[in-house]
Amino acid sequence: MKCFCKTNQSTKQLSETVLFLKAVSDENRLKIICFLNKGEKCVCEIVEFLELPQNLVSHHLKILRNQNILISRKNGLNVFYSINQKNISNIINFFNFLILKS
Amino acid sequence: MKCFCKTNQSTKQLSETVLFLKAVSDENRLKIICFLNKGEKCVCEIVEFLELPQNLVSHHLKILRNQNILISRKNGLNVFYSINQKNISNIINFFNFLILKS
DNA sequence: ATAGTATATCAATATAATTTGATATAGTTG
DNA sequence: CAACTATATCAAATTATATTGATATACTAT
Repeated sequence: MKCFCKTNQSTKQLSETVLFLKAVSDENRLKIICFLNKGEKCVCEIVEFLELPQNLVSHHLKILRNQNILISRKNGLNVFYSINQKNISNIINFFNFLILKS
Repeated sequence: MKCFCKTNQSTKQLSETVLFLKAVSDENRLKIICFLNKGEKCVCEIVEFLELPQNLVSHHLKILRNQNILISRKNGLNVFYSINQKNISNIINFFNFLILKS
């Protein structure tokens, strides 16, 4: 593995990696990822699943969207979220590894 | 991927996964992992590499040790830390993926 | 034994993240 | 257009995490 040394480039990579990992290292956001792994859902369904206030769910979705983990699609009043399949299989494999570990 | 539903077992798995991800989603701790990827190092070498106070480094090492990401070995006054190779290749692959993404 | 070195722990502070409450925006329906 | 619904945003409060400063522990050497 490349080492995060003290060059400008790797410093940037390091902070991007941290942002990505922080995005997935939250209980509610992991639940969202798992829920969406079943397929696209609209925000109201995610709210119902998590049993959390709508504005809080919206906040967590934004963090996952910012990290390109989720993509969103608007249809009338509803916004549908789904897992960004581009490159996401690695993340899924990693989670599988984590889950199997315990 | 298995979904973190509302059973007791998967709730436990979820919080364990979160603890693991929180452990690696920190800039200084990622630097430690990368540094140790070159091989076993003693605490004083890690302190020198990170340019952080010794007690802070000790704190970060403890978090990584608690998650079985690192193992430690005492030799006289020194404590040597290294990556726990058991299962760790998955983590390395994941980090490689993250680094390549950007 | 005494002094010195490396590492760990503890309490206090600073900083960052999550959550809550209130409100705004955008689309829909009558 | 007025009322309604779904989602997003913003500021404030709460909670978690990182950092600092002081000190303890464990080992070594004189």
